[in-house]
Amino acid sequence: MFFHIDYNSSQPIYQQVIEQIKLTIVNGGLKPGARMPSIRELAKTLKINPTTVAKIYNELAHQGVLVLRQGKGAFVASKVVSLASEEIQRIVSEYAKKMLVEGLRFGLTREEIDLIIDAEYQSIRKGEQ
Amino acid sequence: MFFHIDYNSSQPIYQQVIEQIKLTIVNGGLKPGARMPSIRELAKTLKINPTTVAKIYNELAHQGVLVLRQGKGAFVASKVVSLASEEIQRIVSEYAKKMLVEGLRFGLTREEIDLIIDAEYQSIRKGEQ
DNA sequence: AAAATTGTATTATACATTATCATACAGACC
DNA sequence: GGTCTGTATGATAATGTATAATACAATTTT
Repeated sequence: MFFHIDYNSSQPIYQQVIEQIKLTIVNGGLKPGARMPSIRELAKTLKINPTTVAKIYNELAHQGVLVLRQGKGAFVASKVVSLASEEIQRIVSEYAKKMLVEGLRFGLTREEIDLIIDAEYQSIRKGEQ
Repeated sequence: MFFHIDYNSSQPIYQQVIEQIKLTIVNGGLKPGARMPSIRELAKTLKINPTTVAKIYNELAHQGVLVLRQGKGAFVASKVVSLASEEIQRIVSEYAKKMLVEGLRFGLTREEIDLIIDAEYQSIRKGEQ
């Protein structure tokens, strides 16, 4: 599979892969119901330990992104997680806050930040078929 | 000073405080040139180790947010850090990406995400005098 | 039925990160 | 000189991250 690990990153491997799997799902590269590579297979491909992949899959299952079936495999969840809208708002707000604080501290205007968000949005969507 | 530490958070103390200091600067609660509490003083207030506060101040100095003067104290940098706009864009994009992926995976539209950003933006700015 | 493949679980090990604690040094100011 | 600053170091402990070796349980394949 198509994930890339940066060993110089301050982010741990498992977080990098979690993000990339979520991104691939969101941009359409992985469809709901699609089968993921098995734990051992992905571990081999990424040259990391199966225990680490198991941790990744478990965390994603806990977040409702994947569904794990013993003996069968790991699959992209077929429906979107439903949380209380306040909870979703809280999660997204947290990320928005960090983004805004970084942007503003560099002297960017709200509009300039919006342009960056737009570009990133297009970049995510362009992977979509 | 006015920072709050959540010991249940998965984020380490020093990261929490770094974020809160940046936020306070961005929302006008700390003006450029303003004097920060001394390392030992802030450590006492927050009931954390002075070494940890030193780490926080050093990291913020490294990011150009604070200026440290031995014997004098720590001060909010008087001018905004100047980086190449591509570098700034890269940093903000990274945060935007995480925000967008989270929002989209919960089925939010671009517009709904924008509303959340707006609310967060107002919330940051409302602290400003 | 047997073999192979899947997720699940445990234990041991090693290393890095985070945070505390104690102590000392060096610059600035009264 | 005394007291406030930031700076630096070394020791210690707890936690997080990742690897490795096994084994078990459920499912699919042969």
